Amino acid sequence: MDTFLKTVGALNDETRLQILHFIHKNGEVCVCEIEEAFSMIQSRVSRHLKILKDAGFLRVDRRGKWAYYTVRSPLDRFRLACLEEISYLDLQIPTKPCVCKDEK
Amino acid sequence: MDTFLKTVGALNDETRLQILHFIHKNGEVCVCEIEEAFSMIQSRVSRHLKILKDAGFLRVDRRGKWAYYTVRSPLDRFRLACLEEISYLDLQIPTKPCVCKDEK
DNA sequence: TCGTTAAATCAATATATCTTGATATGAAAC
DNA sequence: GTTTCATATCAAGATATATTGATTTAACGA
Repeated sequence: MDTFLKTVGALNDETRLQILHFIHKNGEVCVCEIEEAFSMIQSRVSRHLKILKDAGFLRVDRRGKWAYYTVRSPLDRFRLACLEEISYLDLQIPTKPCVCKDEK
Repeated sequence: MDTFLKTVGALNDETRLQILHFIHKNGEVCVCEIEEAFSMIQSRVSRHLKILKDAGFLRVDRRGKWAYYTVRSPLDRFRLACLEEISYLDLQIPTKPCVCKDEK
C-alpha cells in the first residue's frame, strides 16, 4: 500500500513526469544536465530525482562528483505500465545539452 | 497529460484506494453503503467518489434518491492495470452493509 | 590543505489537497 | 405544496507537497 502510494505519488507531478520521460529517452543523465535542459535550480531537480528514485523508477550511479540517473531495470509490471503510459503522453521535453564534458 | 495526472492523482490517496477496491469487489454500491461501511461522513465520501468518477474509474447511475456507483466499463489499458495492481494490495476493506433496503 | 564543484539536505514560504460542518439540490412521500 | 431523505457542493481550517535560497557533504585538483 505504502509502496503503491509512493509510486503513484511520484507520478502525480508534471515536473517529475517530464524528468522521468527525459531520462527514459536519453538513458543515463546527470543532475546538471537536467538542470541545464529544464532551466531548473539544482535543489528542485535533486528533490524530484529523489522522489522518483525512492518510488522505484530510477537508480543512481555516483562517479566522482557526478550522480548519473537511469531508469531502474528491471522494472516491475506496474511501473513498466506507468512508464509506457507516460511515453504515450507526447510530453514536450527539452533536448539533452552538452554539459559534463569534463567527466572521466 | 492532464488526464494522466487526474488518473494518478485520484489514486494518490489511501481512502480512495479503499473505496475503489470496495466498489470493485462489491459491484454496484450506493453512497450511503460506503458511508456505513467505512464510517465516514457523507461529504467526505461524496467528494472522493467525485474524484474517482472524474478520473475515469467510476460511473454513477442515479435511481430515485440514490446514486449507485460502479467501476466504469470498459476501462482503458492503463486504468485497468491500476485497478489490477490495487487488487493485489490486499487492502483491508469493510464488508458491504445491508442498508438501502427500502430502495425501489 | 585549501578552494572549487556537483549534489543533497534544510528552513521558510507558497500552493494544493483533505476533512469537517453547513448549506443547496432534487426526488420521493405525505 | 411541504417535509423528508440521499447526495452534492461550499467554506473554513488542517495537513501535505512544491519551490526557493542557503547550507552541508563529498570528491576532485591546485
